[in-house]
Amino acid sequence: MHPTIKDVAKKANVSIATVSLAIHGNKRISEETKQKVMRAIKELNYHPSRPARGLVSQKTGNIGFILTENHFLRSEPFYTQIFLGAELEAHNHDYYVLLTTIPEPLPKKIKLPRFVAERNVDGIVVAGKIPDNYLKHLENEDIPIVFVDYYTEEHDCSAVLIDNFNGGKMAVEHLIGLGHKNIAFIGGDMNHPSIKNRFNGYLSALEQHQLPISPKNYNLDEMNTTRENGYLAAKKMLARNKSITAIFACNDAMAIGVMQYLQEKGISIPEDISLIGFDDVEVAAITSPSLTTLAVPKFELGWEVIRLMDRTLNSNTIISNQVVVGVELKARNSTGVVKAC
Amino acid sequence: MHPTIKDVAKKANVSIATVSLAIHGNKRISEETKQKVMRAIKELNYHPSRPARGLVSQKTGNIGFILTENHFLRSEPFYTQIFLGAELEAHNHDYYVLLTTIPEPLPKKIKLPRFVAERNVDGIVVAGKIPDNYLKHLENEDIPIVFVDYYTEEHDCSAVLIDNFNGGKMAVEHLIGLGHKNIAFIGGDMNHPSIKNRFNGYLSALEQHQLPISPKNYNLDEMNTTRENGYLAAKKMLARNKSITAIFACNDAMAIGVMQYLQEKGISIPEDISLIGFDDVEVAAITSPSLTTLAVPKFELGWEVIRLMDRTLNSNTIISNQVVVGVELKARNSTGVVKAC
DNA sequence: TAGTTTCAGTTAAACGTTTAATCAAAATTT
DNA sequence: AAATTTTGATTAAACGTTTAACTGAAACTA
Repeated sequence: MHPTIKDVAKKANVSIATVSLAIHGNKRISEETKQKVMRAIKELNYHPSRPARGLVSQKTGNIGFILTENHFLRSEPFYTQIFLGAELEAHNHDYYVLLTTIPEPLPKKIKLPRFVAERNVDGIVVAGKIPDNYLKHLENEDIPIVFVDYYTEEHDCSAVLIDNFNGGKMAVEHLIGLGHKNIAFIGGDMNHPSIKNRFNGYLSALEQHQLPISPKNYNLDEMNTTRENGYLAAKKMLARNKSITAIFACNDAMAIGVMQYLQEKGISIPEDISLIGFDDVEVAAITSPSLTTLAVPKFELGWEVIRLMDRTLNSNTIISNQVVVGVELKARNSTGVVKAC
Repeated sequence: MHPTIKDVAKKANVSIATVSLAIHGNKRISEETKQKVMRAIKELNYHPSRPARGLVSQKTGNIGFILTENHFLRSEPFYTQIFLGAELEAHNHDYYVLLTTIPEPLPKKIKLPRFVAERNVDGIVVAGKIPDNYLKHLENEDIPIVFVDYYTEEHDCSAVLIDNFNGGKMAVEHLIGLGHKNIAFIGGDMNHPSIKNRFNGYLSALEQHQLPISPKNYNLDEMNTTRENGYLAAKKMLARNKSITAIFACNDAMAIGVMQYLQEKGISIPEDISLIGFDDVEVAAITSPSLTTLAVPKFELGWEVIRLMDRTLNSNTIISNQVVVGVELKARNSTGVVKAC
């Protein structure tokens, strides 16, 4: 079996307390005995047991990572990329990440994640939107929570967020730069803060360039920002508004739905209508035409959330920080200069 | 704070031992007190602490997952998919997965993974090929190891493996079915068991169909099975052998290198030469022409390795099982019927 | 009825650490 | 030289469980 602190103590001819103190560099231990202890540790290749240490320190060295089953399993690896980024950075901070998913549909009797119930994590990362009542349950446990790509206004809390507002603005400014004046927004699930902010960026860009803002130019009433709903929204939009030359879809999924509708109707992209998305999902590069979009650095979101968690856990005062991660315009073939008419 | 077993004991008016025994369904506890205890547990919402329980049971409920940094970070998510599959299945078995990567290049003084040193895992999953001397170190610790997509012949050990042999055979039989008789194999890193078995499948298929087997038709001497080496190998192969009508590359990376070389030389695929790969990496579907290949179920490998680990941990006798996961032919556009000549 | 079993629980030790409280010896101060 | 402080270590309690050993009462057995 592995050596324990007792073995080290015996070998070094000191008490186990001395070993522990020596390990932690306590200055009441003389340099001489410290060396003796260290030698014994080396020889036995001793390492303190994490579970034992955790028992007394009430720290596990683990961070829980929660996301919905849907977010975990969906083919587009958005949240799994964040998770992998988190894994990577956790390693640098000597944490381990324990993953759990929230089942969907949520059972009536909500169960806490096992790692919370069993006190097996020091803090929790919540990735993406999760059901409100689930979040309530979590917040009852007094354990630090840090969000990534989501946040609630109710409690002010630490979060790593995408710069959705500026991303939305950049998208629209890209289109304006290409000469477009009649720019539509296609969105949905508008109480999702990310979408809301992208929309606000859209409004802000238009306003700043003194372009007309009209409700005719945006469609916000889909429930989910899915491909199918993008298709439907495009249909509605074009039914009531013929003069559009560009569309900003609130994410790539909807953008691809829009693309599908336009192509079915024989409207060519970008000649007739330019199209821009948001997220830079994997397929965005291989649709035809390839989709111009705002790339979200998913790995980086994962790093940042672990760093923020680390700061949260190591500051005795409760901090509430927002870290905002920028996005990058990926100009591809779905956007072009406005057609002369 | 969270309630402990003491709180439950006090509330139920019994000793903490009784609480523990009641939880574990020990029959020395009467139905009546068991109910009393359970009621107290419900009311307090008590859950045993994993670290505390782990201390005495010497079980952590965690499984370590090891792969090289390169395998973790490479853009093609082969091993990360296996990892995610493992995460998913771990959840079903009430394990958590702790991840660590092996740095490359390996430092001269090899350090054990932290989760092994700290006795924070019950078993270890090794994913993909890892350095031999690193593996030696691991095997010194008496902790169960289960491999996935790799194994060593030296110690016989439990492993979840891809059916490389039959996959290789299927690849070649697919080509034979299309009328090809002069089929090349392009490989490398031949002491990697997976590659070796794919090659053996190739040989077996040729033999079974009484087609000539000639060393002129295979190139095995690249060090790594990379895209660049696929390119080089194709060059060498075609320099010495003009009569080939089909190529089986040992994996998609090499296949894509082969594709690049052929296209540069104006050899059209599949009209002049058919090409088949192995793995079904993500780009395989979007090369042009799209690449026919053998799809490896990566998620499934992850599930299986956790199941095998679970069996290993719960059997008191040391088991050594091989689980072989089948592959599926994905016929795309890089293979076609042999041209009439 | 005395002796033995069974029942239903309790006591206490153990798991491997950390750390507050304590202590003996040495060094310093009066 | 006695009293005090400092030094360098030890002892013991604590963290939250599990479980072997024990116990007292009730229920059998001879």
